[in-house]
Amino acid sequence: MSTSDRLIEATRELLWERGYVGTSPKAIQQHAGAGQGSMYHHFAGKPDLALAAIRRTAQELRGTAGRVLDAPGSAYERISGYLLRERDVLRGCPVGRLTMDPEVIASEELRAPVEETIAWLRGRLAGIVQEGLDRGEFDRRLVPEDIAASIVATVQGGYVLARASGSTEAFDAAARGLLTLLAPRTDAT
Amino acid sequence: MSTSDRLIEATRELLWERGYVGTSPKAIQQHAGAGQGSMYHHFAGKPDLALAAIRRTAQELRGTAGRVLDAPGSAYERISGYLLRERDVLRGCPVGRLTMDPEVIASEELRAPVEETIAWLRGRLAGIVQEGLDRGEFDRRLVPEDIAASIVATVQGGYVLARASGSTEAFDAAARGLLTLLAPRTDAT
DNA sequence: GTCTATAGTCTGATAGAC
DNA sequence: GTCTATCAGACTATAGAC
Repeated sequence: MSTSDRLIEATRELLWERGYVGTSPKAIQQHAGAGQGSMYHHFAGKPDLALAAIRRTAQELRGTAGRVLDAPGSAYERISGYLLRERDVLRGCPVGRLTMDPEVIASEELRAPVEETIAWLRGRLAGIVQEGLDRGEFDRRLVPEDIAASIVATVQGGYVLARASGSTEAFDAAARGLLTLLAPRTDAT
Repeated sequence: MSTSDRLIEATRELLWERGYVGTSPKAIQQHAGAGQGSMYHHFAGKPDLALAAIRRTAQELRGTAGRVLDAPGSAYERISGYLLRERDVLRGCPVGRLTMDPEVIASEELRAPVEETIAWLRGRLAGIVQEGLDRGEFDRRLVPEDIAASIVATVQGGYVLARASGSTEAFDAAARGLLTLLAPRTDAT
């Protein structure tokens, strides 16, 4: 792995763990095993390096989520697969986490890949919900875009609950709750 | 307002805006209009001051949420009231936000009020869902604790979506989506 | 490409005068 | 109680040698 790659990977780790504000160039250099000069040779500074790291993380997330969402099965099964997929729950979402960083949100450039990733995810899920509606799988009243937002929010918020309690249990509970609400009706009351 | 109070209030604002890692004693002093000596006279240091600020914020949140949850009406109406209550959506949750702060999570003391507040909220909502079940308002299959986790997660995640897109629309979509799923059935398909 | 040197500013805190 | 002085170390970067 090249020095440039090691710097990006180290930045990805630190951004996930500590956010942009909490990540210093010095810490990045130490994690990457690179010197100061090396880092400033490859990147213009902390924002430039962070941008490269965020873009890579966003791309990776699209890949991972995309594979789960492209899986075969009913709409419910694919949503269930997304909600229940293996995650590093207590570490949170490496993309969503950045929305709580004031300097990421303040920067047009740094926020863009975050915004695009979340928008992409909402769009993909809305498409799946629509398919479910078309197949008569769901209650006709469901609005695909709204349900998609609820699904993504449940995941993002599940991380918050899990980290607050120090246990993954809360994430699982939130996912189960949403899936119960979404479950195809058997008309048994 | 006493100097001590002003220091706590300034810290609350900054913790909400920038998190613990992003908030420096100097910034707190400037916001509070207090000198260094003044701050260190009233508080042992940054962690001590942050603890006082977090406790006050947590208490306030319990008050605000409690009033909404105690409102009259059906279970669905009270949950709806909670989800749709006025919020400073783009600022996020002053308590939930702290879960993304590595130093808050690493500190037993700082995390405690965050954990307790979220746990309290989940408990209150679970109670309301249980009431709804008892009254036949909801599908019998709903598990109160799971639905409560989904509700809190939707709110916390709604903030993430809103901040990612720079608009409150996403929060509202997520809330609407969950309410549609939760809506008492009219048995119309 | 990588290294060391240097620099101005901020961080988080202590000491002691008023 | 509040203020100023002081401090060691970190932050973010630039300069220039190798």
